[in-house]
Amino acid sequence: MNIGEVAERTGLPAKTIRYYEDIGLIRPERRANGYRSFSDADAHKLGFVARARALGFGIDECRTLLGLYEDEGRSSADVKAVARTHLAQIEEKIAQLQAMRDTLAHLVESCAGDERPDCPILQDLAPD
Amino acid sequence: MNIGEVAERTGLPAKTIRYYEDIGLIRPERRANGYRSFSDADAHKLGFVARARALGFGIDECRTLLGLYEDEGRSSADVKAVARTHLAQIEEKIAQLQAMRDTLAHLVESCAGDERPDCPILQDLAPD
DNA sequence: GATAGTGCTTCCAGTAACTGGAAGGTCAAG
DNA sequence: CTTGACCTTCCAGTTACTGGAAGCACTATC
Repeated sequence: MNIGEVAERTGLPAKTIRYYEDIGLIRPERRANGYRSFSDADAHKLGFVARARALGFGIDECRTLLGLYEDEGRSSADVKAVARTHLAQIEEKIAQLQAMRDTLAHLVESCAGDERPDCPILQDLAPD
Repeated sequence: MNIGEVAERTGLPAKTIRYYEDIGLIRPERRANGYRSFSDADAHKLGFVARARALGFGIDECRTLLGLYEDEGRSSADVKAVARTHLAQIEEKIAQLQAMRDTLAHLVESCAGDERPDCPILQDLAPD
């Protein structure tokens, strides 16, 4: 199938699919006219990557997961290790954002938000 | 003072400070030898930006906040609006990450993590 | 056969906010 | 006078795309 159909099936923009080919995630065939020709397996892999990306995995992690996915002799432990590492990163990111949110929410609440210039938000940002 | 001292005072890397000059956040003087000469006000502004960045504000938001900070005739409402918008973005991001985390945590838990190839994580990522 | 419209191709550039590194000038100390 | 720390500029790389331009391919219609 052509790139447009794969894009529709996977929900990925055609541009993104070309990019994934550029970086070697997939290697679709080419037709005589220069068009990419995607096999079902290619579409399948792209769908896999799309889901992994939606879970926040980076491209390199997707590459690793894809490799494990296609390796019949994999150990689930290897997959789990990748997922667990990623999970830990997400949890750290959440913690950082929550700290920001708490500070910000507090500041927003304490600001009058009127036409006067006095503002605890700016006071907090100002050093010393 | 020189860039090194400002870097130490603000906790910002010298590279970052030069970058902030590049994009017009600050405009330090220059000495005859070409070195940047930072005033206390410059250092103060950089500290302000450092804190705003630590709260997750983007560079453009920092620019806006810096403008409000230096505008004696500002309304706190304007500051509050910037902060509230940013707060909403953070909360959305947190929600996204929490959704990822929940899915991932579930998957990680359900994966045996042994030497066998069967893996619910890969099954979940695989389309259809 | 000409034309229009859609889909495909490549390539270049830009995004956010730095960061690393190279090549080289400046300054204070010994 | 040399060493070492500090400063300068410039170029490239990071992440994962995204937008746009120029141009070929295919299909349908007149």
